[in-house]
Amino acid sequence: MVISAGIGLFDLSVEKSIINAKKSIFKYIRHMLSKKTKYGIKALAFIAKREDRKPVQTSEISKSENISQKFLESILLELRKSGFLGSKKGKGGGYYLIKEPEAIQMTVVIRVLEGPIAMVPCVSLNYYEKCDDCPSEETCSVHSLMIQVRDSTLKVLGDNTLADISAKK
Amino acid sequence: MVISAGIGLFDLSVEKSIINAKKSIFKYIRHMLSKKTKYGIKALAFIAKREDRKPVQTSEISKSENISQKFLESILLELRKSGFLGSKKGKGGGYYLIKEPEAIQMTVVIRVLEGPIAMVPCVSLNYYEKCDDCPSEETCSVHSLMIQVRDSTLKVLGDNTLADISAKK
DNA sequence: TTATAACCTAGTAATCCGATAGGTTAATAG
DNA sequence: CTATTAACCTATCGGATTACTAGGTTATAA
Repeated sequence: MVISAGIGLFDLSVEKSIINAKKSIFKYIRHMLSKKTKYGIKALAFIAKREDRKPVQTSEISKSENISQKFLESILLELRKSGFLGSKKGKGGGYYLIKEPEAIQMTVVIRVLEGPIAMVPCVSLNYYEKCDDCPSEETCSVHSLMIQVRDSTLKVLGDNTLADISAKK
Repeated sequence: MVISAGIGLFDLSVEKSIINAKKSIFKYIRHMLSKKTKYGIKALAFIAKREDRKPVQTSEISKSENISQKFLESILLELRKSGFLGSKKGKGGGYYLIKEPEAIQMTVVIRVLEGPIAMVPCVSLNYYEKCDDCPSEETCSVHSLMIQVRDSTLKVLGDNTLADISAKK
């Protein structure tokens, strides 16, 4: 009866080889955090590291963190509009933090830059959307699993503030 | 000096309004779990719920779970090739589990269907890639945060097996 | 008045997702 | 032996997103 049984589930070396095959076939592996968000966090951390509250220029962050300046400009602009940063034009201008780094949770930063933290819309607190395919969320096998993932992720991101991740080393 | 101070960081109603604006502008919100993975998990759970080990047809799962049959076909095929399922052709054919549901961790399922669990390549255990922009991972502000997220997610997905998520209700 | 740096609008190549179309092969029932 | 069934295979596609780039305008300070 067993015609094509596939590969044994616990042969870890084979499992690894499947994963490696996937790696080589798809050049760009899909990851969850966009570069925009990554750059945004890095920029915020860079600004937070400054002892003085003097404005930091986009060009300085761009050079130091190896981020395309134009791209970074758009990100910092968004962070200003979202209430994380203040700005000043002209010479000596730049961006500066409005709030204390200790008061900025990473959940808030990521929600603004990236969007939802949940892996599926039906368990998202801020971006909730019903699944069209699911008749009921209670009987959905994916739902409760994704709630667990969401909560553990929220805990980590809520416990970490900008002060934590920009701690000087 | 403060010219454009943006919006207060702790005004939650305003924060919500930003999120809602984002919601309406982008019709399709990017979430982390693809439909392919979601459907794959649902299909595995559906098959696991069967008491007998008799093959389950794609068409039955497709109807019951509201999944496009052709799309589901390709997913089940991949699950067979990855060693989760066995298959049988012809009348009375279909897909069936090869291993006990208790022995199938969700980490393994998700890695095969979705790819990396980590949010950034530089903290991925199975799909590691160095960031081109980071000179050192130790001083990167994003790195340690993403390790924490990865580990908490791995814990949840490792603790849950197919048996757990397909428990009859 | 001139240099500076934020601000704004638009566009683009590459890529991925979620399917659909249309067939081939293998197993079973009659 | 034939018809039916259901897995298997290949190819293609529209729509959307990402990560930029181009080219300007506006406000500030020296």
